[in-house]
Amino acid sequence: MENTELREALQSLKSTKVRMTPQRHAILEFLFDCEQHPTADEIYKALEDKFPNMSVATVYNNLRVFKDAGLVRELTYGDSSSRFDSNTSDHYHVICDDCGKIVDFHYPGLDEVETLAKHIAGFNVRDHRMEVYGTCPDCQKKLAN
Amino acid sequence: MENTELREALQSLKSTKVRMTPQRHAILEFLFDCEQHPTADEIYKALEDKFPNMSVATVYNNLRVFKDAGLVRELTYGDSSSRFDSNTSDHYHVICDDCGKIVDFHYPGLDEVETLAKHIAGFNVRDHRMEVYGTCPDCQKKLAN
DNA sequence: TTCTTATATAATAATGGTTATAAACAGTAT
DNA sequence: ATACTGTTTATAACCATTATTATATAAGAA
Repeated sequence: MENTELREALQSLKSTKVRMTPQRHAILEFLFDCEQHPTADEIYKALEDKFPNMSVATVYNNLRVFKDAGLVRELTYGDSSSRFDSNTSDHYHVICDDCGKIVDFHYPGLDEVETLAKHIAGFNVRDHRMEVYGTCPDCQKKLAN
Repeated sequence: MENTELREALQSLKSTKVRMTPQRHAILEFLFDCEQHPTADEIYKALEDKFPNMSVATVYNNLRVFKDAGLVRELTYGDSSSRFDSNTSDHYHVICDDCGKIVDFHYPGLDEVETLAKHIAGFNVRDHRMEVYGTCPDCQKKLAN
């Protein structure tokens, strides 16, 4: 039930001074429904049937609101635009160099790395990010031809 | 002697069809000398005394050349511009959320993560990246006031 | 050295993601 | 109803990066 997570997200927004609007609801819903990690523009395009007048700025603004509220993570890559991930639980990404596909995978216990970083660099550690890069199965087949 | 690494880099470029130009030499030298991870613009500005006519495009073009040759890594973050790291040996970064400072730190053996990703997602794994986020000692002091 | 040619540079324009601005609008409290 | 605060829309601006093109130059051949 992904709706549970969505409900929790809506609930946690209510506790702040953030107002719930139809646009916000739709953006959040889309983020929690889709299993991918869409870009702001993909979200914008996906909702243009429902909200023909919605501005791109609204998408960006609200993604920032959600990010600040800790409901959404922003993933940034070199060339293209940011992607947004509604799954803020501990997980990592495997990314295809060729087609850009992103696959989630779970791995326990990189807390040790955080601890080490804290000791070595004296940082007050908040979070970490890890990504593995390579070629996805589909692209491996394509390249084999 | 960081010059050793620079010499190796120059040598490895010579083995390809990449020509050595004064601009390229200067950019490489700057990258290997400076202990930071400069942006393209910082490199551009740092070299404008030596090369008053150098174009920004030249910096970007050559950073890409070096990246393709495996001499330099591009680090991308959310808000600002890419940073470039001449140290391609296995190391990770601790980044301050507040001031953006980047500190290198070494940590062994995340090969296991690569292996797992390979098995779980069926990827042909090439590389990985990890970063720890938090507040640096200086900013901790500042915030304590 | 000089010639040749593929490659590099510089200057500039274009691209594209993201953000700022200002006016119109909506929800809530007084 | 009125005032207030926050939101959306539309549009313009911003800024990092890339494309374009004419000119210059590195590196090997003659």
